[in-house]
Amino acid sequence: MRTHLCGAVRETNIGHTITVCGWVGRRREHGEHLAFLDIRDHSGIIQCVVDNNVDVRSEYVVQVTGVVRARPEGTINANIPTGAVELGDCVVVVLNSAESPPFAIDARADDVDELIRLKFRYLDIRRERLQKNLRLRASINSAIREAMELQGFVEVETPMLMPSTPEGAREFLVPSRKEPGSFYALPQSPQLWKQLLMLAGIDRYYQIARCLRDEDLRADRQYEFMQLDAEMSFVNQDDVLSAIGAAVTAAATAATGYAPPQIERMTWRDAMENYGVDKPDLRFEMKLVEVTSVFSATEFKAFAGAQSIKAICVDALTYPDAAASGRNKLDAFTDRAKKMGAKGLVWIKVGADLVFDSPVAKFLSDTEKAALLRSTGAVQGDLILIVADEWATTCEVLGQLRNDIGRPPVHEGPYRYVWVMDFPLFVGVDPVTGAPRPGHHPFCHPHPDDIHLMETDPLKVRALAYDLVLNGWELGSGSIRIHEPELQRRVFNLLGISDDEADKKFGFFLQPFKYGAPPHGGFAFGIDRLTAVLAGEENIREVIAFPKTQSGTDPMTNAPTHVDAKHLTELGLRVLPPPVSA
RNA sequence: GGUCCCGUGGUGAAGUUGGAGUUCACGCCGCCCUGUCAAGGCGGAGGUCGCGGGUUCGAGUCCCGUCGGGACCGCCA
Repeated sequence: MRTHLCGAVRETNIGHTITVCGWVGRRREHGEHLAFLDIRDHSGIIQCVVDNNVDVRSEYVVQVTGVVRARPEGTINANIPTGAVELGDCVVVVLNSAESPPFAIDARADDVDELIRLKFRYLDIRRERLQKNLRLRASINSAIREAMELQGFVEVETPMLMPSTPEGAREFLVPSRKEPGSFYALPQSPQLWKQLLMLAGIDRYYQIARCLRDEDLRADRQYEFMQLDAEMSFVNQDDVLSAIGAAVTAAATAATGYAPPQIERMTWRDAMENYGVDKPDLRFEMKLVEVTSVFSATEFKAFAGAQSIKAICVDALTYPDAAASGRNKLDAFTDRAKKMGAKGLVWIKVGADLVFDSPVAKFLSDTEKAALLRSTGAVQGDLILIVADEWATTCEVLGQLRNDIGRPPVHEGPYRYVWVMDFPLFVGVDPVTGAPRPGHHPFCHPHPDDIHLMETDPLKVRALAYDLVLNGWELGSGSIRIHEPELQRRVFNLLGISDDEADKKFGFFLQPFKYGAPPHGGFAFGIDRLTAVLAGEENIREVIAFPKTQSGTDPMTNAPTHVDAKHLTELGLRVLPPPVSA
C-alpha cells in the first residue's frame, strides 16, 4: 500500500512519485486551493500539499500518492527530519474516517491525565513518547537475547501454571476445573524451574520471562513484569556477574549508543554504611558520615550510649533550598525520620563563624562541635542531619533522607551501575518463632567463609547473593544456589522448617537434588525497570504497552470483572459477600 | 491497612475572603484566507465544578463521607 515511510522521505527522493500511509495530523488551510497536511506514521511526519477541497480531519487514515519536491526557499522546516521536502500533486485516498480523539495525538508539552491515557491506551501508544519507549524496549530485548545466545545460553520456556509455593510474594491463583477446590499458581518467577533445568543438564538457561506477584503496585512495580531470567552450571559468582553484565551492557549500548564502563562492585555492608540503602544511587555524594566516636563521652542524652550515630551534610552549594530549610521543612524531615523508626532527628544549621543553629546546640561541647565539623566537612550555610539509633535504623533513616534531598530526576546524570555484593543470608528474626528470616530466598548459598557461623551467629553469615543497581533502582538480584542437600537441610532447619515440612512444601523441588545436582547460580533482572531508566522515565508504566493502575485495574478493558455464576459453578467456586468493616 | 497530593466544557489550567458556571490556552464546528508548519483572522457550540451529605440567605470554594487517579509506608522470599 505504501512505498515509503513518512519520516523517511529525504531530498534524495526528489522527483520520485511515492505513496505513504498514515494518520492525518495537523492541517493548515490557506483558502480554497491550498492546504498543508501533516501525515504521520510511526517513523515521523511528512508535509503534503493538497487542494483545500480534500475533506480530511484529524486522525483520518489516508493513503497519499504524490511527487517528492524540494520546499521553496524560506519554507524549510529545520525542526523535522523531512523538513526540506514535501509531497506535491497529492492524491489522497481516505482509508478510514475518525472521530476527533479525546486528547491530541501530536506531542504536546501539556500532558494528559494518566487515567484518560490508559482508557484510550491505543491512542496514547500512537503518540511519540510511547512509540519511542516501546521501540526502545524491543531493541533492549533484542540486544539481551543476542548477548545471551552469544554466551551459549539456551532459551527454555517454563510453565505459567504451577503449584502454589508457601514462601515469598502473594501469588495469583488459577482454579482447576477438573479438580474443584484445587488451584494452580502463576509464577512469581521461574526460580524453581530454572534450578531444575540445571539439574537437567541444560547448563546455561535464559528466558525473558513474565513474572506475576499479587502485591501492591508502585511506580516501579506492576502485577506482571518481565525479567531476564538466567541460570548457569559449574560457575562461581564472578562467572555469573560477567555473563549478566554482558547482557546489561549490550542492552545499555543498544539503548544509548555507547557502552557503559565496567560495572563497579560494592559490598552490602559498605552500601549501608555509606548510602544507607541496599540500592545506592551513586550519581550524587552526600554520603553518610560515621560520628559515633565523636560522641563517646557526650552529655547529650539522645546521643549517649547510642549504638550508631551517623550524619549527612547537606551542602549549601549543591542543595541551596534544602540546606536553607525553614522550620516546616526541618519538622517534615524529622517526621519522615520518625516514621522510618528513628527516635528522632537532630538538625544543625551551620551559621556565620561556624556557630551552630540547632535546638540541641547547647548540649554539645566545643570539642564535639569541632569534631562534627571536621568529620562532615560542613561549612557555613550547610545543614547537618544526625541520627543516633541502632545501626540499621541509623543507616536506613539517613539513607532515605539522603535520597529525599539529593536524588536527581531519572533522566539526569550518568548511568551508574553497581553490583551490591555479600548480602546477609538472614535479615532479622521472625517475631513469633524467633527464627532468622531469609534475606533473599532459602536456596542462597552461604558464603563459604561464614558457614561455620550459621548456628552460632546466623545474622553475621553472608550469602553468595548480589543485586544489580542502576541509579538507585534495584534492577535485579541473583545468587549462587545451594546444591548440597545436607546444607539445604541445615538452612531450612535454621529457618525453623523441619525436614518433614521442607519435604511437604518444596518436595518436588528438593527431591531431584538427590540425583546429582551441579553447582549452579543465576540471576534475574527487571526489563521494565532497566528500560524505564534508559528511557528517562520515572515510571515503568511508560515503557509497558498496557499497564494497570495503582489499584490493579485496567481502565480500558475494565479488568478485573465479575464473571457469570455458571462460570464459577463450573470451577467449584462461590464468592463470599464482602467483609463488613467495623 | 496507613500517610500525603489531585479531581472545574473534549484536553490542560486559573478561579482571591463563601457572592450569578466566571476566565485563559489548545481542540471541535462554521465562514474567510495561495507557503504554512503549535499557520492566521472572525464567529459559534460545548458544564452533574467526580459523587453524596452537611454548614450557610448563598458552596467550585468551608466541613464530613465516598469513589477514582497518583506518590509513598506496610507488603514485594
